[in-house]
Amino acid sequence: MKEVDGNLWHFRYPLTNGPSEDGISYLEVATTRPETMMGDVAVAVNPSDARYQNLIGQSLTLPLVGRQIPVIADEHVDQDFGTGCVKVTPAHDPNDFAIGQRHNLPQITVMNKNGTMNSQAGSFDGLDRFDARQAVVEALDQAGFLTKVEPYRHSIPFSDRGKVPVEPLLSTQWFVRMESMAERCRAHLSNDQPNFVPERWEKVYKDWLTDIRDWCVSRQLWWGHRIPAWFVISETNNQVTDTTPYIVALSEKDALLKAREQYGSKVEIAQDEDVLDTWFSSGLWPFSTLGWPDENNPDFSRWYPTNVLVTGFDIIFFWVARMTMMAGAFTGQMPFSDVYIHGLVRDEQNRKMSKSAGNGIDPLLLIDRYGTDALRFALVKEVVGAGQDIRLDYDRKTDTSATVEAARNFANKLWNATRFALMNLGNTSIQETLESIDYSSLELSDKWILSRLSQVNVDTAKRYQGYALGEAAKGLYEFAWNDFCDWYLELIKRRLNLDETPSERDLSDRKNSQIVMFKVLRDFLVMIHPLMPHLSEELWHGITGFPDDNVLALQSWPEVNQDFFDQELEVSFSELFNSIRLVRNLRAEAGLKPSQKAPVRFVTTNKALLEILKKSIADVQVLTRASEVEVFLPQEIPEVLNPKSLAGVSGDLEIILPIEGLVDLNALKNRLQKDLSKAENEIQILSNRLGNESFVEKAPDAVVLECRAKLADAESQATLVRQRLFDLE
RNA sequence: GGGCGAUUAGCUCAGAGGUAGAGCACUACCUUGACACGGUAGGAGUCACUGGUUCGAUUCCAGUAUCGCCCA
Repeated sequence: MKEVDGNLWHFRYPLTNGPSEDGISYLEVATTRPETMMGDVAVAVNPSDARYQNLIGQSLTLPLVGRQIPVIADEHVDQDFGTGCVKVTPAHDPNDFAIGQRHNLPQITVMNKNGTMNSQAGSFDGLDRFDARQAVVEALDQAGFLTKVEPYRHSIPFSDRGKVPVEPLLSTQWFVRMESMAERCRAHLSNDQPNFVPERWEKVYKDWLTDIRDWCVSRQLWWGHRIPAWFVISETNNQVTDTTPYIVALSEKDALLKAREQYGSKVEIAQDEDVLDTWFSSGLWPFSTLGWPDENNPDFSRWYPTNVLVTGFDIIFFWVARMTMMAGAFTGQMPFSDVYIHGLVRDEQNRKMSKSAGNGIDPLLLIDRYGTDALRFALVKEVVGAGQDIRLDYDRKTDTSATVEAARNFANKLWNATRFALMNLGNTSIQETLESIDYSSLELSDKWILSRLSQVNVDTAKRYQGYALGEAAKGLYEFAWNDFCDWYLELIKRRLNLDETPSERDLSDRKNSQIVMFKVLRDFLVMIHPLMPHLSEELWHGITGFPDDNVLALQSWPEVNQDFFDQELEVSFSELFNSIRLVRNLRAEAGLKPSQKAPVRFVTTNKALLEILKKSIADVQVLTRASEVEVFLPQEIPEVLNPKSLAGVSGDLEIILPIEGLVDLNALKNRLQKDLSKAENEIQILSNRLGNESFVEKAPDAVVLECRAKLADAESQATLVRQRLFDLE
């Protein structure tokens, strides 16, 4: 379709029997294509249009042609458009064709296939359609039938290739009757076959099947499957006409045999020139690729019906429905159990990429710059739920994409993490990683990462199965970068780098960390393999040392050891990490250089936190660059705290860095003041909520309890901070 | 005209009935023995608008606006 500037020409069509009772002697019609008027067979008005009630059924005389045409009433006429009278040309307009069908009107073709007028056009015979338009307007004008010309902008069908307006023309086409096939699909759909992901697309599919129309499968192209119909042309003077009988058969030979049976031994036959619509052949794809119609073909028996079709929403009825209808008709089954509708990748301005708009983003440019796995991972990570479109950010001047770059950085991170592992694995073998983990001898951090690994394993498997690909990608990304690289690898560096005379215990502890690191990395690579196939394959071979013919792609999903789950430990570790962050934050605010060591003291009444801190002193020392780490219950603090120490409070955890002289007291006060107002603000909000009787009454107990616990935390924090501030004065 | 989707940090987008999250970008510090395609810390949002349901709405419901897509 294309918008063009045209005209709307208004003509008078006179009543054959002279003026009506109310003095009307003609009807006025408007058209953008005057040259079609020679094909007019009626004028239609809306049945409820008061202006023309008396005229329905009357006869008009078609100007220039002289044909008598009726005034008919049709619901589809818009009485507010133009004069409310529509000239009806069934042979040259799809809407008029439909009106013609409803009213049983003749179809008069006034053009040839080359766009010139034919003999039905009378004196305009032989004129090009656009010249005829001018000539018809002039003739009507001279005869006094033209009443008005107004400029009119409208959209008309345009040929993509020929760049000219497309002319609707009657022709004989082959159709496939759809109702029974659609009915079968609707029946399967009521049993959720196929199952659409996301579910909302089922409606699009169902609506199409419900309001089904017969399918025109004729295409006037020189390539494709020829329609298997042969005309018996010897019956009609060796020409194909509307009355030529035809034979449908599998081959020309069969057709000829059949024709001879019916029409005698001297028949001449000719195959229809048209080819089948490509979607007709595509509809056969799910089973024709598996050996059908030989249903004993091993591929067919093994793989049909298939499990999932992955496709875009824009071809749900072009293709998906065609496949289900064909499969239903030919195999009696739906061809796949699930239909996963993915989103479209849009360009940086959220436009659908298309050849005609020329706004495609060349994946090869991105692959050259960032790598195949980076592009693949970037796209999958952007997938939200299912079927949401993805906007790929892209700078056309530099051929760069921040999203794909971030994925490339992740790939680089994995590469380097694996490099680190390879440098530190010693002689650890895959047998050890999979079989010889002595869980009881592991450190807490080992147990923590194994618990995280198990959780990620379960989550990722579930997400893959539910087509939640984006979530799977994000979960794996966070696990690898945050849990494994940022925390676990940092935690085990201390255990991997032993001094010159390590003890037995040190050595076996190092072995444990190597085994756990190997196990986690190996399982992770298996899990991310579908999303980063090349990189994971390479890294997996690197750490396992397996030969090239043993591929990661064929490994089974890593097993989950139920003993590894430890929810309490995960909670403890997140508190531990928060404590470490708080120390780092204090150090940063005090302006301590990373190289400057400082003692750290933790004081808390939180038993679990106290426990984990005590057990992790060596780790905390490394991660906070502490000269020494001590952990106390409040009553255990050995001496009075130097008020000029650096101190911070979070919940009921107090962190003290006794480093007199190095600290800006004003900065410290400001910080504490900020903490205090934050805590007070929280106390305000929480006590307001708890003061609301209906909240306490109606909210779930767990929520109320949580609220009280938070309030208690905030209050103890406020108390501690006030004390600190008091000490400073 | 009918249907569907979107509106949350500067950008691209998650999220869940109980005090807002990520990546990129930004600020400061750090060339520390895997990684500067990096590390640590930090700043940043009236969750489009208006009503309703609820003890409580950014989240659920209805409507409005804007943008986009499909079908006629």
